Amino acid sequence: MLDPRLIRQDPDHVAKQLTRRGLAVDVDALHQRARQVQKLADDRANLQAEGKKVSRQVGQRLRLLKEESDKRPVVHSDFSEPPTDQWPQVNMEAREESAEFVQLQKEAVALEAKGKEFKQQVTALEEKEKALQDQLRQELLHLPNLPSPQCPDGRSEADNVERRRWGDPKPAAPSLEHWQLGKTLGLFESERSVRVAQSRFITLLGQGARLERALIQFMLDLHVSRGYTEVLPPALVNTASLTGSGQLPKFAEESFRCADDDLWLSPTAEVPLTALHRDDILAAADLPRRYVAYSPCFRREAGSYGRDTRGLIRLHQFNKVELYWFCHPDASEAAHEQLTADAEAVLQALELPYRVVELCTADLGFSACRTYDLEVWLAGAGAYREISSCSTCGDFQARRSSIRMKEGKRNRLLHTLNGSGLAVGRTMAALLEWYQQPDGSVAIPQALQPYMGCAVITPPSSAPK
RNA sequence: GGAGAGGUGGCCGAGUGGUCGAAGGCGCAGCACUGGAAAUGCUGUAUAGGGGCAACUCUAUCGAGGGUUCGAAUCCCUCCCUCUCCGCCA
Repeated sequence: MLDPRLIRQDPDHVAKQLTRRGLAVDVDALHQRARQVQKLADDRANLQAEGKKVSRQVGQRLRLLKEESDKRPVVHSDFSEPPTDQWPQVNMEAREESAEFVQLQKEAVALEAKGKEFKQQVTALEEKEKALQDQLRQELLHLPNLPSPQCPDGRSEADNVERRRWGDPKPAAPSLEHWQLGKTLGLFESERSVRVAQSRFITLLGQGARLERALIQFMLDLHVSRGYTEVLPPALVNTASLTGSGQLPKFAEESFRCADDDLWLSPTAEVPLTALHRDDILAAADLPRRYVAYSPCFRREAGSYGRDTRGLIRLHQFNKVELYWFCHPDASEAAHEQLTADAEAVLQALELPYRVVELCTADLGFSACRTYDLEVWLAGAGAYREISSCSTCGDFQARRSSIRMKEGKRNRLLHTLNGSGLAVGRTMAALLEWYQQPDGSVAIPQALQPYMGCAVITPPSSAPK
């Protein structure tokens, strides 16, 4: 979420930055509304201060009345009703005993009436304020993050900028695609998975299932050895968590929702990891906090009909190992480079060629202010394909989720960063295509062999029984 | 799922209608004492928003949301969560 104060104080900057993203937003209306909300809040607070004084005066009068009545002896019984049923502690029988008593009584009644007036005025203002405040908040929740100054300008993904390459991309010798290899090697079941669930779901079998598990464990071990704390988060998350990381309210149609509960299938571990520290105030000495989480991810992939229908590239459910940083605002730029390097380390260890592409303003995700995509070389398809997206979100998610750090006496929103390290299914696809051999088998890169328990995957027919 | 108990500041824990944002303790920070430390004493120690150069000040917040009242941590309603017992279950 953008800072309401920024919108109040520098609407031109906000408008300019949103324009870089290719968005036409009526920032002026937002600006007006934000100022109006503030004005209402100020007026209301002043009125409340007055009302509070009156209430205290009522209390004071009642206390005096009680003291006065306690002093007086009861001279006669008078069963007339007290002015309000709030006064039972006052001995009404004594009220005719003194002029001060009568005077105090009058004052108390008058003050009560005055307080009632304040209350009505405050209530009226509060209603207006709340309505406007809610409206403003909803509008802000729909606005994406502002791009970083370093983020290259662009009008479409064609304007993304390649930053560097690693390895030597070359077509595979037999240039089968991973889904063909998967079929001949018996690694997964596409057609039968439709029976089980739907299209875009996959069932891994035998060596395929083993390879997926090996990759997950390999990635986790690698990142833990580089200083990350391993997390296994819930796969279901609530609405507040999805709102906190930016998936809601705008992208509801992208997630699977549970009908009977306030729960959704998490589209990425970024969601539960952000939510892990929602409303927390972390000690500066604890930063950066770096987490690595394996989680299954669920996405509806709405609007992608017909694209990537075969194999492991685009599924409703896939596995991902996610990297996540909570860090000091001044350190987030360096953190972004480090996080990206950590994701790259997986591809380097597996010796898979890739390139790093920086997304332009038009292609930036909702919560991000700057993003590097890692694109792995798919040797069978002969193309680079996104396998990781490493983003810095500035304080955007921290503000939505209220995650702060202590800086001296003050609290300050911290910065969050996330990146895949890596998408496991796509890693398997790249690996199968890159390491396929003329005899139909697939070699296992050295780093993975201890996890896989073998050096090569062979077709079932030629495998020893 | 059924029955009961309970949610107060970093933690423990008082507080059942009137200067209560909240006693006391612990913890933490600063100062004093000390050769240094322990112990001790003093002072300070929530969050958000607004105003002020600042000292400071105003408003809101005692699980959340409503209600009663001039005034609610305290009374009423709804919801959420935690704990104990029973049932079920991996």
